[in-house]
Amino acid sequence: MKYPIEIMLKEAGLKVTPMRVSLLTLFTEAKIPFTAKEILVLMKSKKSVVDTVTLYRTLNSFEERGLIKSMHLGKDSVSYEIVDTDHHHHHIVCTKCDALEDIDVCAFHVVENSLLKKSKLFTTITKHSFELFGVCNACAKQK
Amino acid sequence: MKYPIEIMLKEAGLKVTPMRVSLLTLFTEAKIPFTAKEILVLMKSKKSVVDTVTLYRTLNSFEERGLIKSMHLGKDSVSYEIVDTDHHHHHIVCTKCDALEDIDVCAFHVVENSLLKKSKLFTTITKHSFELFGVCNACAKQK
DNA sequence: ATCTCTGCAAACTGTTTGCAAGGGT
DNA sequence: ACCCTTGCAAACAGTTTGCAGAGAT
Repeated sequence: MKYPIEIMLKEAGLKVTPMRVSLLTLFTEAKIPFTAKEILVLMKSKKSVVDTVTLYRTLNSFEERGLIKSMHLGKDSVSYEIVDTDHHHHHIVCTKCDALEDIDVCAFHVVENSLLKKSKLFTTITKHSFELFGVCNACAKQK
Repeated sequence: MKYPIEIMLKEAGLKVTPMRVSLLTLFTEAKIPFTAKEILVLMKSKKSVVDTVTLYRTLNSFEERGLIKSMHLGKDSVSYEIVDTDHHHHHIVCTKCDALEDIDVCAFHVVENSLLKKSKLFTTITKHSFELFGVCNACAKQK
């Protein structure tokens, strides 16, 4: 019997290896964005095998095949999150404590049509970033 | 007599130096985003003095004081653009040729209120990213 | 005169490349 | 058996830090 993770990998045209299974499992279970560094720490704590280079290569191939997507969340490096086509969303990040909240409203889809009508150079948008930054209520109180 | 650029620098609490004047001039005249590397090339072609380290330090101090803002436009490094409070805008970037178009509609401001009502953790947003990526009509034709 | 800014060298972080060995199908 | 994937070393790009000298006010 095949587990969903293995099916996802195969459908993406990737061979099923322990490293890929544990990485994709991490992404599908957590459903939040991680940087490479964060993944390395997490996987070490789970005693999984992790090579930094392999991680970067795996992240790239996952992204190329649409399993995960990358975004800039104000950290020193790129964050990756599982792609869930049923729940397209964006994020608000606290610039003090990194607290993360999902946004269901996608501002892009709200303005997409009017925007493309006005555009002289573009007729299709393939990707968009929409990330918000602020100080969360908890951090604001601490002053 | 003081030129606007020098006034901008002084009001930002920065000393007026040739390097800062030429960098801020570049930003105010071009009104488009540049990466550090692009700035180095541009300034060399204008025979201006440019030290890489000084450029990075200057970019950081300009951003800290709100003269410029940073964004990720799909390049290998951060892009910086002059802050023009009267013309808040975002960008569509062609992933093939880097063609750039401004967007006047700010998706964030459209959804800001409804979004903050829903948020449990945040009451104020200090910064937001909203950048679009696609293939421009010219590149699409070339196939 | 003071304090900031600049320029050079060197360090550092995040990420990529080359290549040989290992593992999935 | 084949080809993809992994792991190591090493390279690389972008950016930051330390310090002494130059420059702005």
